[in-house]
Amino acid sequence: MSQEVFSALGNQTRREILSHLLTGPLSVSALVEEFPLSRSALSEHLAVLRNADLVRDVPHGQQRLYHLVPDRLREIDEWLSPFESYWRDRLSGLRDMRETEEQ
Amino acid sequence: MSQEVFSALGNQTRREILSHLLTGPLSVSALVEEFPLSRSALSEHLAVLRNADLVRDVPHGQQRLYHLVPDRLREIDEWLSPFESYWRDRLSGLRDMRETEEQ
DNA sequence: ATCATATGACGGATTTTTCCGACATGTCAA
DNA sequence: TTGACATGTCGGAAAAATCCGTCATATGAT
Repeated sequence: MSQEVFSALGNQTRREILSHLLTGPLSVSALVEEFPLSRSALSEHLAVLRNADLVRDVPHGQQRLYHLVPDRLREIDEWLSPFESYWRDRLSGLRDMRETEEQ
Repeated sequence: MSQEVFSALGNQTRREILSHLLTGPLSVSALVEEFPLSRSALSEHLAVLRNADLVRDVPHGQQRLYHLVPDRLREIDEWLSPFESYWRDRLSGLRDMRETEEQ
């Protein structure tokens, strides 16, 4: 399900691509200048992100502008939420558990 | 920095391990029954999670109980936060942008 | 039509991940 | 001590990811 989203985010370069897109849509050639990578390598990273629907591209003249699809990252947030409850419960009640757990 | 956390979460089996640990600490032998994997494969997944400090293990008799280190997942949350702002801004103001972006 | 530019996709090499069986260590019980 | 059990680690095989150069396609300019 969200397997693709998580594994896409498992790569440093792809996370940086997403961060760059925070400032607005960017073309492939604009992005490639930010990385010590060939254009084809970057193009494949974009394909992974596209496949996970984390980005989409819009034709713009003879280039393609990539932009974020922010909703996808909500999946991460949703997966995270049971853990957030976990650590909230942890901090509120059971401080004495800690001393025994940390050696 | 949090590279290890993200790439640890890039694997389905490791995410499931974390989910199982939500119910409480578990031994390796208890965990291995939940997966179609050899014990050594699972042990290596646990090593990756341990290395990312997403879990810790406590000796308990002749077994080791693995438990979550919830704080680590906050790093994901923090990385996500600029994107949350992004999509919040998106939804609030610029609905007319949408029509041009989605083809 | 022709040429330059921007990009995606392919083929193949290298590296990394994932997995397993086997071995080593450490704990508990008899 | 000896034996059973739980676990970590190692060596190596198989699979997947990453990267590059090259080719194919599409758009825009001349």
